[in-house]
Amino acid sequence: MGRGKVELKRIENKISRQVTFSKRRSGLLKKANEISVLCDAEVALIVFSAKGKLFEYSTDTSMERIIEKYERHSYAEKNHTMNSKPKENNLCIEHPKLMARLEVLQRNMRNYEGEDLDPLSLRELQSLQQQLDSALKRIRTRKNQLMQESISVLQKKVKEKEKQEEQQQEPLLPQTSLTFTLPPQLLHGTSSLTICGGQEPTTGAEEDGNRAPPRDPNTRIPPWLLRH
Amino acid sequence: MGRGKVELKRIENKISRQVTFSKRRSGLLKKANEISVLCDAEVALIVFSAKGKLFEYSTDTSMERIIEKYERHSYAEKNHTMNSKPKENNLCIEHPKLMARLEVLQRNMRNYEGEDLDPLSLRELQSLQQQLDSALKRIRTRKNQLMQESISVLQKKVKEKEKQEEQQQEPLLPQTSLTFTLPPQLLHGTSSLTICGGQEPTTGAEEDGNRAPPRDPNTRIPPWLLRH
DNA sequence: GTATCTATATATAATAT
DNA sequence: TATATTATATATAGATA
Repeated sequence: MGRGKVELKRIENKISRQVTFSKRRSGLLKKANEISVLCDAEVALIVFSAKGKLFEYSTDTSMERIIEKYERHSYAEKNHTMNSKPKENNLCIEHPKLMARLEVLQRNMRNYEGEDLDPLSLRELQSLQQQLDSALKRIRTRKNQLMQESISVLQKKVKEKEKQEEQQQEPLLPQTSLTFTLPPQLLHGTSSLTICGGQEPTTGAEEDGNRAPPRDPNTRIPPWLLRH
Repeated sequence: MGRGKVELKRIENKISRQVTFSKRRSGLLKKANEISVLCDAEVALIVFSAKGKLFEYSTDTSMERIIEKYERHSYAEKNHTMNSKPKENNLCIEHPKLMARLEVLQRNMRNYEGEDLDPLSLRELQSLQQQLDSALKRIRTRKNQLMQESISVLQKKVKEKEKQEEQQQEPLLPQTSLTFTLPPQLLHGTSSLTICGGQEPTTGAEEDGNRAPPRDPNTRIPPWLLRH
């Protein structure tokens, strides 16, 4: 990327190392900003020179917010691997730092709850919305999963019951058995626990998706299903 | 740096935004590594995609170390500004209690991001979903508000321009004035910054809402609007 | 340390697979 | 989506001020 090719190893000449650092640093910051703007990404970049001088870039000037988000992510991943000693390392975070972190978290949390939105820029609102959209998607997926599991269990129970009755009473009219087919709507998530046609609410947020009445009262989820 | 030049603004096309993100992300990570090796610098790079996926690079795989160093630096700077009363109100929450609160908050936050949902019951999922739905609603409302404000400002500017032109040139054909009526779609929130017909995405989470092209290129939000 | 000037090396946009 | 191709746009090494 210049007159000569450079090996990927520490530049020995002190001068040219410094010069290269200066040039590449600004290039890196520029590219960090570009990907952030072009692709709607959140970027945090921290660079310490060999002598310890700090340079940084962060989307929307919210370095703390991004770092906090990062820590939550990596924290969760680590917990997957080793949840034996959940204290130890963070035990000794100094009190003021802890407080600061807590405050950032609380502020974020408020935003996730749709509160205190006034100081946010359009960009930040946009990002927040996308996050919530994808979170909601995952939540609906998980809900479906749980419901399907419950349904399977119930189906089994019904079949057992059926068998018992077949054995106790004399077999009669097997066609009118208790077996029931699940309506396909039951297998799709809805914005509310009331199943109403298997469609997500058109607007996703305008209201609750309850506007359309259930097509068939029999497709309501029975109360015992709600207890998980 | 490719077949065409690109403006430094959000790429509206969803596909090419994703592709560009993927390419530039790897480019950025590569360069972060290069400056780190060539110039003996410590680098920490955190990138969250628009959908919240995490990518990271850090010198010597010690992200935490670098972040800590960063916090010490910026902390020192902050102390310069206001070192008068760094305690006062919550001085006396005991450390362990603070930690506990932090952990609870973090766990909640994860749920709000659609992660770690497995231990939640159907009821809890339902509640979570309702919370997010209403948060999203408020976020969209706030976004609309911001956009409308910007639009008002713009309308004013256009009118002023118009007046100036009327004064400078002789009045001619007032019917073809620059006044424009805002399409009703502009007044509803969309899932993306591109205004595209005023419809929320059908599922509220599937993707970006960019699938439908803008009905009229003139309804695109101008770049200066994005800067808030 | 910074800034400017090339010649090259790289990155990547547009495109197709 | 992931990768491959290719024409261009950028970044930057090396030199100099």
